[in-house]
Amino acid sequence: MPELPEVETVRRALLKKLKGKQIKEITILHNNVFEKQDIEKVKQNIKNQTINDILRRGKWLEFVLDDYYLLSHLRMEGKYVYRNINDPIERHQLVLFNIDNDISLRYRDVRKFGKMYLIKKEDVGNSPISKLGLEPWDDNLDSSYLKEKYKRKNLPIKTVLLDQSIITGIGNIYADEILFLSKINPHKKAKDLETKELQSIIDNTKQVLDKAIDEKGTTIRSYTSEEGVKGNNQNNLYVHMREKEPCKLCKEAIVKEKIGGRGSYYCPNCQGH
DNA sequence: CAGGTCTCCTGCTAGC
DNA sequence: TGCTAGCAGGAGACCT
Repeated sequence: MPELPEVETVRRALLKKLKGKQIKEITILHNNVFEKQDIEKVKQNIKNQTINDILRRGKWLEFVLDDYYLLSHLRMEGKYVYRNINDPIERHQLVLFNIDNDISLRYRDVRKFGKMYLIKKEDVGNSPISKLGLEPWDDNLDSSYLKEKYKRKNLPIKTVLLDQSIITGIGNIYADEILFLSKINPHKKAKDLETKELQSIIDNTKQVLDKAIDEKGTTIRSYTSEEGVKGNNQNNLYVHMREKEPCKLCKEAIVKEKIGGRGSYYCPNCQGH
């Protein structure tokens, strides 16, 4: 499940291959990817647009075209692969991009959860990325920002860390890791966190995500940044997917519980009960 | 506004 | 061993 570090790794790989190239044509095999949009218009509007840059906002990829942004969210299983133009369409390939009449860039998504939006540059204020909160490295992300955002949040901090409108890019894996390093119990209500705990969350968010980017992402089930390329960060996980295994710091067994509907892992000793 | 529940989708797996 | 019901999960829609 791609979170910020995985999306960043994908972004860098795509940019290397596609920067400056032109989308000649798009084939949309599953309309739901472009939900709430006029498919015929998308096909027309994307024609002959150049990929000038590829940016990232939270877990969103942002292809900077001439007149449009193509926003792409991979959700659980989305990935991009390269084929030759006339290669047969394979199972789970939902969108095909003809790049320079040379490369067939294909969006593959087993669960069909991923979304794309082709939006005019001036309409970015009404797009999904306009609702995102701060990037983890944003100078405005400090304990007073979190205090303000959390003050009416009566939900477990585990749940609130996944709220993309506050800090963007954190998903289920890294939320567990951030709370472990911060020595905060995932059940603790966000509004009850003290200033130094908020600061710890900020510091550890940056540390965990930086490390994961260095490692080119965490491959647990299916994530690959490019076809056949796995990440290495799964070896650095302290708690996520380590149920009943000994805590790397205190040897206590790691616990798994459902919090806010998400599988959550923590050390009951290091992070309290 | 805050928060709970449902939905999407398919591969995987626990349990019989 | 083989089958199937149910789970997993990011984020938006909808409801209270």
